[in-house]
Amino acid sequence: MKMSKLFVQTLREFPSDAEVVSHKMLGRAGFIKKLAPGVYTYMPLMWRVLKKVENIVREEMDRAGAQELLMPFVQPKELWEESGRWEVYGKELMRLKDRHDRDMCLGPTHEEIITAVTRDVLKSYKQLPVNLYQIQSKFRDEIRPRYGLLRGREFIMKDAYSFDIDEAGLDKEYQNMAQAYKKIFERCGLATKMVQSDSGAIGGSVSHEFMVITDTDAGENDVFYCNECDYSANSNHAISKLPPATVDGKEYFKEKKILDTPHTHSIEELSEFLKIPSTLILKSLIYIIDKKPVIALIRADKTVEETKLMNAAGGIDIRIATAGEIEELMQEKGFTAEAGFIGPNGMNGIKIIADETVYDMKNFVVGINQTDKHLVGANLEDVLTDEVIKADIRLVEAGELCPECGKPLFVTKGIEVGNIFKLGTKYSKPMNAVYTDINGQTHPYIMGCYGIGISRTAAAAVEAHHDEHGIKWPLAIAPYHAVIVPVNILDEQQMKVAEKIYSELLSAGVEVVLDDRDERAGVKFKDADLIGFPFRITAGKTLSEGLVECKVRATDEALKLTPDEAVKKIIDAVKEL
RNA sequence: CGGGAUGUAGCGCAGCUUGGUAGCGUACCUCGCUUGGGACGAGGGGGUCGCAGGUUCAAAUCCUGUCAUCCCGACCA
Repeated sequence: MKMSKLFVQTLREFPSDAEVVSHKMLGRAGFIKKLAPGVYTYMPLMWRVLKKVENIVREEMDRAGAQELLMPFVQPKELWEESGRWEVYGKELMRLKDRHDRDMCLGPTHEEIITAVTRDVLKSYKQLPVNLYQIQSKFRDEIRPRYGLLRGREFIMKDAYSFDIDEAGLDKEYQNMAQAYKKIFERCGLATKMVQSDSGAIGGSVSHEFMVITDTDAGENDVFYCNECDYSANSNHAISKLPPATVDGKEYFKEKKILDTPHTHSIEELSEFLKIPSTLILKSLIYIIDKKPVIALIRADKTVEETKLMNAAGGIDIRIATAGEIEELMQEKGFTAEAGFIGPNGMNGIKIIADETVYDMKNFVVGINQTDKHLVGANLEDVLTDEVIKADIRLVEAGELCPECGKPLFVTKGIEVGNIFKLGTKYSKPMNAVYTDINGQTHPYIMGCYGIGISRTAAAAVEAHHDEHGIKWPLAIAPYHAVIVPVNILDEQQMKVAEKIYSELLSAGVEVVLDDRDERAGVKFKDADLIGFPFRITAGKTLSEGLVECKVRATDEALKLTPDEAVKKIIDAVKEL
């Protein structure tokens, strides 16, 4: 490819709306062009990168025994009603009507479709196991798309679905996929951590995420991990052992009584007013889960993890209650308390979920739904009834102890580039997708699903590999392997050498760009760095010694080589892929 | 959905307070000069100032509405 013909425009400045490195770099270097929030055109350079990521994914999936197919992007409502997700999925599901007023949606994921496809084909245990995958655009109408390709609304995803006759088969395939994923990300030049996670709206029991660890905002997930053993988990799923704490208030409270605690709206104010550690306060929070109020109880120095709470309540949507909703609920139950004085007592008919931390507490402080008052010296029997659900709904904090080995946990940010789920019969059962076993009995398939964000993986690679001058693409997914820069295109010798190297590389199958633009060297070097070609060969002043410069973008290493040596170096590097 | 901000040339921005012929940088075109880290000079093309109303002799500028985009928040009572 001649640079003069390459469809790309690099910018002198970063796009003003970009926040994170990958968005800034990909925008400035002309890889992507925004059409609408979270919707981008992949320009030729980007598309080359994406195709490379896709092909690595394809090769490893095929090698792992999966088969590629392609399912529709526009999907009918009926299938989503079968699985029950038409109601459940919420606004993230982009819905539309066709000309006959039929409800359709844009595919955010394909469990329904693949289940509908396989149930007509996979009838016998003899046909199982099967793993099917596709690579295509998905659409999820995110509340707030941002960070460029890291959280787009339209994005490219590889989604795979496995079908087995039993849990053992699923376990095996799950491991198989985990291995394939490890290989895929390694080949893409990305170091990933496989962490335990919540299975979210997709559903199912066990799941893991593949995280690219980053210390920037681009990592939207908190990952807790142990340095002593291999425990690691997304914050929405992490568990921990707690260090010892003061949880018995007998030194502070001789007896159970109601105390005036004026203006103690926050835990901080309350613990200061009573001169007690916050570990002696039982915090009561009101959430709205699937449109119904739920009370969450937790030791006040700890934070509720909403996903855990939602799961404990068996819900699929959660948010904290508004002041207005709290007031409404209080009125309904005959109280007048403001937020800050809420407690579980008298909340009949409301689902109450208590964190495990609550069960260790003695002689503690709790709200009793009266403004400016708290009950002190209280015990479990004063606040908990049989109805209360005990669950771990606590957000882990760094410094708490590893659930497996007891050593301190650390936290870091991660970009989720892949995930694997054990679905079990979550879709096969409601959608009546069954096979017949050796005894003639029918059973729902045991399913798994496995996703990789293709476009997000490419963006994550930029997050992981760049410097202040631009992108440092890993060779395996770079849009081109190399660029050749004749410093002055009017210099016949330089052009002759450059063109010779160009044609030799081309015929060896190297993807190479010849920067034949009538620009000064600085412009070409800046663009080469920005775009991130792994190798740059410069034909310039060193030609007087019969040498060219070969610069390695990843390391900034610059070698003076003969043209033949430079060609060989690049061909060898590409061969190793 | 709540809060804040911004919409002016492909990109980045000024002008708006105090209404009076739309500017700068970059990018693009032409010529000259230059050629190892985003040179320089001269000339040139490109904008219904987000959209719709209103006020006014006159609106990018003031008023009303609307649409869009970005950021923060959606949380620990």
